[in-house]
Amino acid sequence: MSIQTRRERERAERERLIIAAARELVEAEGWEAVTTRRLAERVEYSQPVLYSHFKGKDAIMAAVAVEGFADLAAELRAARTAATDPRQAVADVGAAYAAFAEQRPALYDAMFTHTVDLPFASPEAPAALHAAFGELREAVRPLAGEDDLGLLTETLWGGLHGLMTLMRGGRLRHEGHERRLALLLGRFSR
Amino acid sequence: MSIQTRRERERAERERLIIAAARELVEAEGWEAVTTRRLAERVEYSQPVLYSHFKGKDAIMAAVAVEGFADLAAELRAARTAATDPRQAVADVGAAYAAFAEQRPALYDAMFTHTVDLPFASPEAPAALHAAFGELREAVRPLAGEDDLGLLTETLWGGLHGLMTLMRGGRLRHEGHERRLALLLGRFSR
DNA sequence: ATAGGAGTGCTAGTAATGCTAGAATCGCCT
DNA sequence: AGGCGATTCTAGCATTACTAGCACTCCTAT
Repeated sequence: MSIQTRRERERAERERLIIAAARELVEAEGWEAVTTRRLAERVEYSQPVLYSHFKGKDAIMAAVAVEGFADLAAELRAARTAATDPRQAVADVGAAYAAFAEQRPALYDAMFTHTVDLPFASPEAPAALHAAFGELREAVRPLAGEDDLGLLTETLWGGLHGLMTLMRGGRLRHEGHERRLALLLGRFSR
Repeated sequence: MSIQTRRERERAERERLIIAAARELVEAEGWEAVTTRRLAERVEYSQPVLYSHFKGKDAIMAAVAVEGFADLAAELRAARTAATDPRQAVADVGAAYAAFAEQRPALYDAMFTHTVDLPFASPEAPAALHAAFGELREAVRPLAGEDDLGLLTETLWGGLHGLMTLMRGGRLRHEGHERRLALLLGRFSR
């Protein structure tokens, strides 16, 4: 019994090690650098071990993404609770979201761009995801007026996401980024 | 001389054939189905022929994307010129953009998501791209007020792009799509 | 007409990918 | 100590984008 639990503990630890290694690798060099071979080498196990923990590469990306959601939720929360008035809160949370996307592009892609086998728009979605969305929603709430809060939050989210991904993909110049952000947030603050 | 021109003509025709085949394939089965082998088989040439026309797969995607921009520009133009008042024009152009993204998802991805070796946010960008953006800009112009027209257009574009990509990636439910679109366009119509 | 030659396209192969079957090894219990 | 089960590794598969170098074709010049 005790041996069993020890093994489970070691196994869980190794799983965390794999996720951590994947995250380090991807944040340093992007997703195309995260191959099963390189990842296996990093954790000092052979490739098949990865498949005893995860169904495939997509599942590893999903696990990394979930960690990302937790980080994002924390950063959004910090921005929201630090703000004094509602308008400032939306602006700060929006800016925090943008900063996250800019500073952790590969992580952001796993969370919001890549097709990854995670439930998203449903109650089964990871708690961290709901937490992150919740932060955005609470920031929007005071300014929603008679609009549906959930839909309005999703719309703002879409705006932020679009601006960041277009910029990262080279479709928008970095120049003007702050002003676009201000325009978007301004439209959601009256 | 005449032989030379005939060869050039044949060559250009074959290039168009490759692009058309790539587009058919991708619209039917998505980008992961567009492999150099399958594409070569479709055009009834060997793989190396593809590389005598294009630097690599990315360049083929770029060529397909350029065709997509032309299509998008045409559809946006039709929506804009059919509308009677400015508010309706923005709403219709926005809806046309969303419809394009929804009906040609793979094409849309090549244009706006995949990293592809094309100049985007610069004068060297393909004319079709400028045309498409121009349609959006002309729709926004009457409602820009004292905001910078270019930046405001980019911001609306970001909003549309974000909503569509989040929905396509499973991050947003299809349910509520129309209302989110209305919320976004509403915020840009006053 | 025919030999030569330029250029065009194909065959065959490389390195790398995600993933897996089956062998080998390790560690626990009797 | 011996043997059994679970665990991990070696080796390989099929597929990817891309390329080197041969072979053929078709035009040109004698």
